[in-house]
Amino acid sequence: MKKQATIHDIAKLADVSSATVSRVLSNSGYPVSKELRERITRIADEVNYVPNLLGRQLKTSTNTTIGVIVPSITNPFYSAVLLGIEEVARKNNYHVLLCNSLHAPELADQYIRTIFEKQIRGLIISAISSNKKLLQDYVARGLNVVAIDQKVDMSDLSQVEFDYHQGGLMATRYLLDNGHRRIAYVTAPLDRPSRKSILQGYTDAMLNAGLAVNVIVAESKQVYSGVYEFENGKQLTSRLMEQEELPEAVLACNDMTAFGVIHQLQEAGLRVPDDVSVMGFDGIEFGQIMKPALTTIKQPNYEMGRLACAKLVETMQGESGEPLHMMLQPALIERDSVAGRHG
Amino acid sequence: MKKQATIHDIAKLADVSSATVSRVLSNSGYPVSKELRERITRIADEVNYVPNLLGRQLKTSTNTTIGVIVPSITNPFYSAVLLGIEEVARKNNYHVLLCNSLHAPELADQYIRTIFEKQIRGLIISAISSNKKLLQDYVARGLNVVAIDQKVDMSDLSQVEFDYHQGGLMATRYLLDNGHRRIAYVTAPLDRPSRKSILQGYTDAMLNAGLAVNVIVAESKQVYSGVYEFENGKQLTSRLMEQEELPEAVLACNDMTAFGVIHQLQEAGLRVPDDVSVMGFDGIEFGQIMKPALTTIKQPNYEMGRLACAKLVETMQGESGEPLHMMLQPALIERDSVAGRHG
DNA sequence: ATGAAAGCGCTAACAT
DNA sequence: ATGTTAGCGCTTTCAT
Repeated sequence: MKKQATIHDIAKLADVSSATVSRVLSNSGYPVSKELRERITRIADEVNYVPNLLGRQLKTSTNTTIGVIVPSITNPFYSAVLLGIEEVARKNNYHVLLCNSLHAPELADQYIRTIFEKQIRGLIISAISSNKKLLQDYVARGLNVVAIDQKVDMSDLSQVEFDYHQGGLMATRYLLDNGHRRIAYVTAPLDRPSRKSILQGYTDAMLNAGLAVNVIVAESKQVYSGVYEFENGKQLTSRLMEQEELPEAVLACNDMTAFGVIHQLQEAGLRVPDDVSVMGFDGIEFGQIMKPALTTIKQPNYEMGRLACAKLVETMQGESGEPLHMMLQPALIERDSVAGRHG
Repeated sequence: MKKQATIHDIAKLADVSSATVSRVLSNSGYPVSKELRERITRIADEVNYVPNLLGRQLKTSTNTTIGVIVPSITNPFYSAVLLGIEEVARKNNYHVLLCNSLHAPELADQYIRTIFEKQIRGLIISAISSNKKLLQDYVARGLNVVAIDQKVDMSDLSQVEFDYHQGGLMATRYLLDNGHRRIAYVTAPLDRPSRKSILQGYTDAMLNAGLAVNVIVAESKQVYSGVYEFENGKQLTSRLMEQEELPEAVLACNDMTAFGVIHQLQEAGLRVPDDVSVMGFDGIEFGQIMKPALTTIKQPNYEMGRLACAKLVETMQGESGEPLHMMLQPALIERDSVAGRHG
C-alpha cells in the first residue's frame, strides 16, 4: 500500500508551490493562470490524487458529517426518519454518522461525546436521556443540535416534534365516534415524553366523554431487541384479557405494539375488528400490508427527518441563528382494524 | 462559542510541555510522574478538555470510522444487517458512517470516494455496481473492504455471502415436497448476483423434477421508495394472474415482495395458502406478524452484519491479512403460507 | 498571478 | 521522567 500523493507531491511535479496546487484543487476560486491550472489538474489526475479531508478540516474547522442518534434502526418508524435525514444530508454534501442508542441513556451519552471529539458539529437526536446537562454543555461549546420526536426541555434548541397529545386525542375520539365506550390504552414504559403525551391525549378524550380510563403499562427495561415492541403488544394484551370485561377497542402506543395486540387477540380466537377494534400509532408502511390493515395515527416521520436535517444544515452553514420549533400534526389513517359499533 | 482548550493550553496552565500532556491524556502508557499526571488530569478536567480526534488522526493515520453502504435502510432486511454491524463496531470503539445507495451505482461510487477522502479505511458494502474498478483501485490504496450479501468478483476481498442458490433450491424443493407442481417464481430485476442465484436454484430444482419453469421478472429501474418491493409483488402477481392457468404456488425473491404477492392474491379473492401457496425469501421478522405467517427462507442477516464487521475490525487492526470468504447457509422457516397438497 | 511561511491539534522520535 | 522539535495535509494571510 503506497503512500497517497499530497499537494506537495503534485507541487513538486508541477514545479509550482503547494499553495497554488491547493488553490486549484480545492476549487477555491482564487485566480490561477489557465496554463498552471491545467498542468496541475493533469498531474493530479495522473497521480490519482485524492484530497485528505482530515487536513482540510483541521485547518478550516469545517466538518461535513452530522451525527444521528436514534433509539433503534430496526424500528421502521426510525428508519423512515433516517431515510429523510440521509436524503437531505446527501443533497447538501453532508454525511451521516449513525448511532443506535438502543434505548440506553449511557450509550447515547457516550455517542454524543465521541461525536464531539470527532469534531462533528451537527447532531440530530431522538433523546432518551432526561440528562440534558451533557447536551447543554456541548451546545454551549458549539454543537448544533436538532431534537426530533422527543421533546427536550431546552429553550435554545431547534426541535421538530410531533403533536403526540393531539394524536392521542384524535385516536381516542375516532374510537369514540365509532361507538366504542370501553377503550383501553396499552403502552410501553412511560419513560419518553411522547408516550406520556399520547396517554394524556387518550385520558383527556376519555374523561371528557365521561368514561373511565383503562391503561396498561409495560414493565420497564427489558432488553431491546427487534421484536421487542411486538412482544410487548402480546404481553400487554394477555394482561388485558385477564380483566373482567374485554374492552371494545384497544389503542396502542405504536404500530408495532398494535401488531402484537392483534396477534394475541387472534391467538385467543377473537376477531379484529369484529370482536375487538385495534388502533395503532405511527403510520409505518407495514400497517397497510397487514390483515386487517391497521387503522392508525400517522406521524410524518420521513418529513420529520427531512425538516430536521434541513434545519441543521442551515444552521451549520450559518444561515440561520434562530432556533426552530416545529410541531408536526398527526393525521388519521382509516383502514380496517376498527369497526363501527352502533347499538 | 469559546475556543476549545488544546493540550497546549493545558501545558501552559500546568507549566509542562505539551508532549507530557499528550502522554497523559492519550493514555499512551508512557511513564509520567504521578504528581504531574494528577496535575494534568485535574487541569484538563477544569478546562473541560475534549481531545480533537482530527489532530490525532492526521498525525497517526488511524481512523475509527467505518463506512457501510447498503441499498436501502428502510428494508428491514438491511436494517437487521446494520444492527449487527453497528453492534460489533461499537464494542470495538468503531463508528458507522451510513450510506444509502438507493440501488443507484453512481451514488454508491460517490460514497466510496467520499469515504476514502475522509480517510476512512474500512468499508462494508452490499455492492450494486458491477463496476469493480473503483473498488479495486481503492483497495490497492489501502481501503479494507468486506463485501456482504452480493458477491463481488475480486479475489483478494473478504466476503460474507449467503448461499442464495441453495436457498432457491431449498425453497423450491419444499414446495415440491408439499405436492405443488405449477410453481412460479416472481422476482425483482435480475441486476444483482443474489437474484440470479435464487433463480438458478429455483430453475435447477424445477428442471430436476421434470417441471417447467415459470418466471416473472419486474421491469427494471423504477424509483426505489420504501414500499417498492411490496408494490412490485403486487404488480408481478397481476401479471401472473393474466396467465391461462393459476400456479399452485408462488416463490418470491424476498419477503417484502411476497407480502405484495399475498396482498394481491387476497385482493383477487384467493385464499393463501388454501388456493395458492406463497413462499418468501429473507426471513425478516415481519413475516411472523403477518396473516398468514410467511413461510420463508431465512438468511442470517444480523449474523452477517456481525461477522462482516468483526472481520473488518480484525483486518484494520492488522490482526489478519487473509481475506475471509464465508458462505452463510440458509434455513427454512416453516410457517403458514404454504399448504400441503396431496393428490 | 504566484510563493513563502505559519499553523490547525496532535504524537513521536530524539535529546536531555 | 520531561522537553524540544518536526511534521501529518491542508489552507490562508502576507509578500512579491
